[in-house]
Amino acid sequence: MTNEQLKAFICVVEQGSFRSAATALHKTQPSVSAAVKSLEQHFNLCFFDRSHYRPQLTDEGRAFYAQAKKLLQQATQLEMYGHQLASAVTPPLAISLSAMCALPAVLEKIKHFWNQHPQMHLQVNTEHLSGVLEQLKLEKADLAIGPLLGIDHNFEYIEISQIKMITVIAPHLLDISPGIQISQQQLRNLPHILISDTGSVAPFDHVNVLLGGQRWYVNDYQMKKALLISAMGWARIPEHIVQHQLEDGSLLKIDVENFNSQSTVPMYLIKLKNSPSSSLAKAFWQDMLNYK
Amino acid sequence: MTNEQLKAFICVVEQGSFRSAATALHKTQPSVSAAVKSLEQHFNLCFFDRSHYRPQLTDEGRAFYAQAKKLLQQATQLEMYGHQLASAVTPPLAISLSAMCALPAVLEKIKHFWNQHPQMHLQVNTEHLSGVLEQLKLEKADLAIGPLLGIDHNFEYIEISQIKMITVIAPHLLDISPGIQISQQQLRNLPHILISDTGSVAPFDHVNVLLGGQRWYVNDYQMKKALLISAMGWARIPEHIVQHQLEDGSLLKIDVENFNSQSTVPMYLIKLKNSPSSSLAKAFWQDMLNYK
DNA sequence: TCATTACGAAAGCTTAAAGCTATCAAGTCA
DNA sequence: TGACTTGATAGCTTTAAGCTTTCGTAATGA
Repeated sequence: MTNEQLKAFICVVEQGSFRSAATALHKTQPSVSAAVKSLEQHFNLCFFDRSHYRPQLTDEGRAFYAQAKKLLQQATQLEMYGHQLASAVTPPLAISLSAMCALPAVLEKIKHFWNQHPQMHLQVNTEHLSGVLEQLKLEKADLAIGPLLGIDHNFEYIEISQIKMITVIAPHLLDISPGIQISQQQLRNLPHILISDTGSVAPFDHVNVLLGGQRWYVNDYQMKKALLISAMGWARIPEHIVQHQLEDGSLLKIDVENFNSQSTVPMYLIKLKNSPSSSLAKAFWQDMLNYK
Repeated sequence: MTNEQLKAFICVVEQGSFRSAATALHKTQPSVSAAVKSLEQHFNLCFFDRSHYRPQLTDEGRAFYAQAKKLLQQATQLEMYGHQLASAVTPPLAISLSAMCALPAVLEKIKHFWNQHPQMHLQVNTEHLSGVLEQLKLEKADLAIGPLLGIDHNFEYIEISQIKMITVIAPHLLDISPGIQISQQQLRNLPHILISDTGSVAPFDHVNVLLGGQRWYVNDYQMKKALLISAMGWARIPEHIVQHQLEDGSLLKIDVENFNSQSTVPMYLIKLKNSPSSSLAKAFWQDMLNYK
């Protein structure tokens, strides 16, 4: 079973005929036929019902196709990755950053490391909630920076910073006296603006939310902030993002009953325990230990 | 880039030398050398530092190895899958079953379908929480049966049954008058016995739990039941599993304040929306629609 | 209905590359 | 130092992947 054979098989499935698959692959029809046939013989299976004019996928063929397609996608990804490794002088340091942490205190540490490794290729991917650690588990990132959300025994971490989360709202949306707690009831009719989880499998859609109540989802903190300023709802947000708005009065800090309205969340540098790190990743880890 | 070349590269990394890799692969040393070299030339990269006696992985080599290894693992899985397809007469119907649903009412429906397709190969995988849908997303299962936990717009579902969840405890653990609500405080000192999520990425570790309080994790409902009967804690559990124990008095149904102590959870047959189903999966779906 | 077009299988040939043997220089270790 | 191991190289053999051509058959269309 070679990837070329799989490619031929997949192309026939998607094109619907051997001939068009051949032209798509810049090959001739007999070689495509041979490739598929050798696959079929290898497994002693029949992927197509050839009794009709056009080949028709059998159940086995359909089942095999779904898996083969995924394998080939991964193969092309590896191909790209290899070329990317070659174009960069040294393999990049891939960091999965919780969007929450995109603040000076954290970026300063990355900059500090960069100063010591000026030739380094940095690749920062911002993710939300479970997406942060998912990048680590999928080995798409060497290190992650974020809160300990969804952590388990496979991870190792060190605290590197703290972030103050507060709950805010546009001041004219509610009749508020400063310093007075807001009841959940008062917020029920206003949308709670949440960040969509970028994790693919089991998103954390229920941390720090109120039961009942309308929920709106956005993709990043900029959009969250924009909706808040436009008085479309209320939300928890890192304080540093809305600092200006708090000062000029366009947003107001509130305290909601039975809700984690304000908290200081520690941020961690996280890595997989049993994964061999690149020398850059090791150096970054060490640097964070010392810098602290 | 062929899988054979990757296999050679990976084997050299793991064996630590070209020669031992060659014997492991039942090839000669020059052909392994050639395979690795052609990989390196393909990407214009250097995977090994050959200036020493033993080849030493470069940073690029290490980075590439991690990804290549995963690709090959998937390739061998596809290989196995193909042979499995061949050994079974027809591709199996793979169902991801929430362990919660392993009860007569649900199994009866599967049996009903089996009676109509006596030659069918069934492959049932019981999972917990996010693991149920993860199997669907990874295309390891054609259909899933479980509650709507972690559902999103990519899924399609039909209700097929209902399950009564209750909260129970060994009677002598608490001083209880029947019919009286238990305060959370009374349970704080007793472990809450939970099922571990089988999902790999972002487990649902916080549905129907009390804040604070000790938590124990088990892998299946049999173990949960065993711990309950041994008076090691309290838990939510499907009623049908502990029916006997409720009758003979070895377990007692309780009602906890501000906790979802008792509820009827609907169970659904779930599939991915945009995934081409096998004819068996389609038939099962139709059967469930009609049977209902 | 019959010519036209499109499709897939089979046979025979060409060629690229995957693999082997043999050999050599360099490194390791007693 | 000498026995041994390791990886690279050269030259040869063999495998299989690909091409061209041909043929029978199914769909299309005037």
